[in-house]
Amino acid sequence: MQKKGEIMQANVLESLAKTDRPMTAYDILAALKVHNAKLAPPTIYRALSALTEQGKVHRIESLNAYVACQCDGHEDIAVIAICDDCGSVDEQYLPEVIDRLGQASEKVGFTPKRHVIELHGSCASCEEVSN
Amino acid sequence: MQKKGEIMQANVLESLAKTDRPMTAYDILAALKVHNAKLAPPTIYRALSALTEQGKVHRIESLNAYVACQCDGHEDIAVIAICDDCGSVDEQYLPEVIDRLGQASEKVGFTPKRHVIELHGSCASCEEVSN
DNA sequence: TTGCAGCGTGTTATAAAATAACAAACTGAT
DNA sequence: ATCAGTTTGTTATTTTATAACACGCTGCAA
Repeated sequence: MQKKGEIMQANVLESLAKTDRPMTAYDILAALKVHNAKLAPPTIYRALSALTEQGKVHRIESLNAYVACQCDGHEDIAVIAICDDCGSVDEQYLPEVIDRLGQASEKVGFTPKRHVIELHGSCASCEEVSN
Repeated sequence: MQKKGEIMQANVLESLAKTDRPMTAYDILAALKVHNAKLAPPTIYRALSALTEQGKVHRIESLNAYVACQCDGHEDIAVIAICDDCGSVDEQYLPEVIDRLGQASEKVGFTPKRHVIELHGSCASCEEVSN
């Protein structure tokens, strides 16, 4: 049987996975409160940090929001592309970019441990519309 | 004579420039309140957005904090390296990295307009200490 | 089977970050 | 001198996140 903690994590992940739009912790809270009126913020944040550590969820720092990992969770560093028009989010994995960042860091003696790479702009379909 | 708005911006920038550590809006507020007890958050946030638009201040999304631009303000995209041990922040300008991100974006039809690139880790001196 | 350790959750409260909305004061131009 | 435009002040509120501790379940060991 599933452990209790994993149930909450599964519920949170399911909420996030229903959309490619980022959700804030409070969006998720509202969604899950429908089935559990007593749910409170710490529970959501606890599930989110566990999921983030597992690589199943990405936190988008520039939106204070979260998205499910499109690849079902892995260890690589994601480049996040956020469409500011429609709100959709896309992941890319660009090892050469990470390598270059690593090289440049090394030159100045910096040792990177966590990468936050978020691009804001327009996705293909929104850019099309505006032309 | 200076315009009024510019005075507030200069005060905020001066606070930030005194350190290479990031300051939150409320840190700046506290610092400036010493000389002006009535100062309130909106005034600080207004100055910060003006300074950010001018490129004189960078917002660090992953810390909800701000640093003065080390190069005294320009238009290029900064890569920010944050030492999680001592809190110091360093900027780098890496056009090849930005180019690569641009190329990869183009491939998926994404048009980037704002880049958030923040590396967390250890700076040279902190890394040394831990060895 | 009882008791207890460990863990996840519930609950309350609060902290921290940001903004909305409108009033008041200043600036510069006419 | 007045008025339009802009900056700042002020109050209140919203949004995001966490601290602190109580409660209750689960599984193991005595």
